[in-house]
Amino acid sequence: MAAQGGELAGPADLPVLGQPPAERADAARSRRKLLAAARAMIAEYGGVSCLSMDGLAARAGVGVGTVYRRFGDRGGLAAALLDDDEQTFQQAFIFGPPPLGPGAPPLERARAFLHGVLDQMERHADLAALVETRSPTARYNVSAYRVARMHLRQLLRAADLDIDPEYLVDALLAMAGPSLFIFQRRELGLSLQQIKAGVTQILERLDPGCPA
Amino acid sequence: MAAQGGELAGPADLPVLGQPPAERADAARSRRKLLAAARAMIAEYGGVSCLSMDGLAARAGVGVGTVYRRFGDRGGLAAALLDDDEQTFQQAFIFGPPPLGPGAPPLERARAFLHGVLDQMERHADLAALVETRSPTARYNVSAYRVARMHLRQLLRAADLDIDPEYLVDALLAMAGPSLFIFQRRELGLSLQQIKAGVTQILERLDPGCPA
DNA sequence: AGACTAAACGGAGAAATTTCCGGATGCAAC
DNA sequence: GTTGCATCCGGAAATTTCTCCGTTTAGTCT
Repeated sequence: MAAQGGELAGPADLPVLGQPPAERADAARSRRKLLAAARAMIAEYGGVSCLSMDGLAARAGVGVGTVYRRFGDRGGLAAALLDDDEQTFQQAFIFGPPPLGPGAPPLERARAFLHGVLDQMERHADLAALVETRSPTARYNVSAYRVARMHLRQLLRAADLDIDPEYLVDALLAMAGPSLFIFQRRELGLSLQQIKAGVTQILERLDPGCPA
Repeated sequence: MAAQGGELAGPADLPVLGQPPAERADAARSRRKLLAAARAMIAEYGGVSCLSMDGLAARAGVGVGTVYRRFGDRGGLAAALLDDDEQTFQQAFIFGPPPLGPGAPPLERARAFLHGVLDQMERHADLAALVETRSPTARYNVSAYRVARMHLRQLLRAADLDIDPEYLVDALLAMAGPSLFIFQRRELGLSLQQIKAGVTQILERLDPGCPA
């Protein structure tokens, strides 16, 4: 529900069985208007806290109901806004050059991946935090998290640690979660590098290949 | 601001310099009324989602303004409700018997401590999640987190791992955060034991003393 | 007791979120 | 083109969160 990725759908006249029947033209238009307006508002204000569903509707020139139909709620709006950048990142860790993409040893890729997630946070921590206001588990149900989870779990399996990847994957991603990131960055005063170094240290320690 | 721990203050006629000048009698009364009413509402409804500041005020027979004066916002109310149990837990890991209390080796205490945090989550995950609705970093500014953080960091220092305790402490606590816990428990279907086992595995792996 | 002061109280009301549904509109089938 | 229908739109209204400020009250000092 969070991200319907309208742009990626095939030609509208060739509906795929079992798929939602393609977005209607007027719906797509108001989606674009809304996302553009939202980005403009964030850019102008310089922050995410100015994003009210009310104000967004007014700014985009649509009714409030439309905003809610599109995004469900504030969290859904934030998730939709995040989608763009996420897709670039996803391309990078699936098809891009090593160490992020294929070619490097799994644990090295995992490290690069987590650093990548932290880079995402550096850019969009507030938006990511906004997603979590929907419900405690909203973060885990966004498609970006699902993809990230699957990818990292695969790497951990390949690394053949003696730790259950099924558990470890979420534990590692929790270290790169938005709220912790904001706390470390803005209240603890850590630099992005320091945070990355922390993750690296832990990851190295988990590798049975090089126990100090 | 979150937890003023009124019960613990000394005699009201002996104000301590530099401290907030002790809670007034009427304030204490309405605080008790509010906390009792809140607990009653949660118990009756069987969940935390029925807790509206409006409804609570009505139920406790005070004005809305009073609720906000006491707790600041929904998150503050949740933090206040959590305080009781936290204090029992704090007693246990500071003064209680090993392995939670003093006497066991530091890493063993750290493990017991994290298991204890998870036990807290098992009981109060929803309330803990509610705290986070205040702001992304609300969790980290609640006194319970501060105490937990200080304690665990001390243990990690004593354990003398080759990982910066300053970073590791928050990383470990992130694995026991409310939103991840709710996700693992209710959507992934993990048992409390499974989650504890995951934490144990990671902690063991971090110990340079016993590299597989 | 009487008066003074700082704190607490209450509830109206501003602001935001979210729901709801009658009406409009795109889209496909004929 | 027009018919049928699923979808979308709009904005009023219900709900909830939170603020503000005039009034009341507890605690203290004389």
